[in-house]
Amino acid sequence: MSHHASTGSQLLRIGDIARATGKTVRAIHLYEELGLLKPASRSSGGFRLYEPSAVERVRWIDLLHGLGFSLQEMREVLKAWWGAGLGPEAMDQLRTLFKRKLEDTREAVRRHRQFEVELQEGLAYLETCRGCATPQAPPRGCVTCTQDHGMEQEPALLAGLKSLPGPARRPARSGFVPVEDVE
Amino acid sequence: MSHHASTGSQLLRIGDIARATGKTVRAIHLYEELGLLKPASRSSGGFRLYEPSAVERVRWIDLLHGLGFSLQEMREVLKAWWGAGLGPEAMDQLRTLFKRKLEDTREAVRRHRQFEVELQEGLAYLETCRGCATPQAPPRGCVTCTQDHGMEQEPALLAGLKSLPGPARRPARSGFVPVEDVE
DNA sequence: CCTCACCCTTACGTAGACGTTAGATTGCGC
DNA sequence: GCGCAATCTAACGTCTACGTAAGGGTGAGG
Repeated sequence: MSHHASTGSQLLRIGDIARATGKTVRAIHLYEELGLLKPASRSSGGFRLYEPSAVERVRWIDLLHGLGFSLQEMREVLKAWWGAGLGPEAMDQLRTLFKRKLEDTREAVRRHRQFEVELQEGLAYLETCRGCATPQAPPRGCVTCTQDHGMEQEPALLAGLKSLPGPARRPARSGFVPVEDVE
Repeated sequence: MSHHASTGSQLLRIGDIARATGKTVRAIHLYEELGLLKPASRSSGGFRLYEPSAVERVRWIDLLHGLGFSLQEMREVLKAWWGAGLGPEAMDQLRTLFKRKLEDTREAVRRHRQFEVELQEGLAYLETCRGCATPQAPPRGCVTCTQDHGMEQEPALLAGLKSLPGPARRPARSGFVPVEDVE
């Protein structure tokens, strides 16, 4: 229980940060290159030494990154926070940024919810396909029974699948090829 | 009214598809390279000629793309649809794919809604900053008055901003530099 | 026949967020 | 003082969804 986690002062080395956050060393290097993170100091040999709060920082980066912020945008946030004299001007910039992101986020939620609906419809449609392969119907599959799935119209997600290229240059597994493909 | 839209047969040229879908010619080329789209034929000179349904196809691609599908994933969808003998097996693959995407989507919605909340909290916090720059308080800005914003705890979005690097090597606009930065 | 917009292929460029060597140090247990 | 993991810097590789020439055919109106 003595040989790990950079035993010593309370300063952490880059590997500790990496383990604590799930990020790679390279990623943390990158964050530093972009000005998102800076080691509190360096060891005499040049090793980066971070205070524990750096872990928080990286988690913050991860949070924002997972939510559509680019690293550049995070730079903007930091610039807004520390720039402009730390005054009300900076706060205004942040508010603007946040409001913009709030719009983006709401839009994203709308789109994803819509997508959720589409997916459910698609799945419902595919459920009705189960019966298509019963002995009563020829095993040609679901493609041929598109008119009577008991749904008024095809889900948007399946609408693009009709009349298709198929896997490039795959003659349709029946052995013959449509004339215009022969050449 | 006679000299546009590739007058002639009902086959469309690539530019028509592009105009009809808002995509660029290059993009459509790419979709073909990836096996997502194939011209019905070629003109004697080599021009791609599409049937009108290709427009539907491209719109479908656009829809899925706008919702987190990568072009590769669309390939998988097409492969699942046309591969596996077009039978129930293919439908199973599609169902699996859709279910996975449904999970992803729901997760995305959760995360974005959470983010929405965070942003709102962040904005609320920043609102309380307005008063920080009044003549009663020194114009040092909001950073120094972090303890009394009337909120129990800081919004997560602002939690990563404390104890920071600041814009790389920018001495803090007052003309002097902290000792450890002088070197 | 001419022209000029449209199209062809080939191939390199871009941006974001790292991954991946590679060669050279450092640091800590033993 | 050895050894080996951890770190260093520098720089090129990767994946995605195209953008952007470069250099040269095509085709339909005039």
